[in-house]
Amino acid sequence: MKAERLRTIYDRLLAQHGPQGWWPGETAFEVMVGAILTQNTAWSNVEKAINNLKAADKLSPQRITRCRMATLAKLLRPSGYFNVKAARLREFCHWYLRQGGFEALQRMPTDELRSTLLGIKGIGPETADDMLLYAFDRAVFVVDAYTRRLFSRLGVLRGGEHYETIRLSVEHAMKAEAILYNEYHALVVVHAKNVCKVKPCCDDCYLRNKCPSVD
DNA sequence: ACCCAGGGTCATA
DNA sequence: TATGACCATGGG
Repeated sequence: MKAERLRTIYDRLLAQHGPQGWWPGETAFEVMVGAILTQNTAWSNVEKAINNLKAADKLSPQRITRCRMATLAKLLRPSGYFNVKAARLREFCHWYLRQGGFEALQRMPTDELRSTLLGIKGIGPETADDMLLYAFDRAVFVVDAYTRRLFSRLGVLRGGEHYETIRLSVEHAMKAEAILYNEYHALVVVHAKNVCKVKPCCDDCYLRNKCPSVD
């Protein structure tokens, strides 16, 4: 994977969409909650669930661990998979408090923090990396379905590579530009919503709002 | 009426 | 290692 190619794609995405300033969320804890709730779910639905938590004054690890499962599930309802996510959120909050809160976690080295996050049931590689990058400000490149699709269509990936393979490959190629991982992932996601999803037709196709061969 | 969305777990071969 | 079932709402 070539650094220059990755950089070129980044530059064009930035030129087209502008700086995104992710993650949407007022606190680090809210970012982490969002990362769990957005698993295979549209962000608009996650916002509703987070608003429910705020309105019920439950958006804190203490409140969530003390909340009944049925109550929590009801608040999470708009984000889908509400029973699963209620359990995952509680599990995460127990761990968070047990570790001594954000300040204590922020002192951990990235590799250690990553493996302990992955040890929590319901937190897989993408959710962990969302948290590391956007809540803990660590230099981690987040791989999601959009990243795979875009990079595959642009020929940067062949398709079928494993999560870690892609992440380490990008991180190795763009090691000197770790500061860009934050904007890069945000741009890939935002781009995916505005782009032609029909089929790859040219090198530029998936870096434009409209596909010239389809439109 | 379908399709999919900023995934992850678990059972099975 | 690698598929497949399952979880579930809301918008296009």
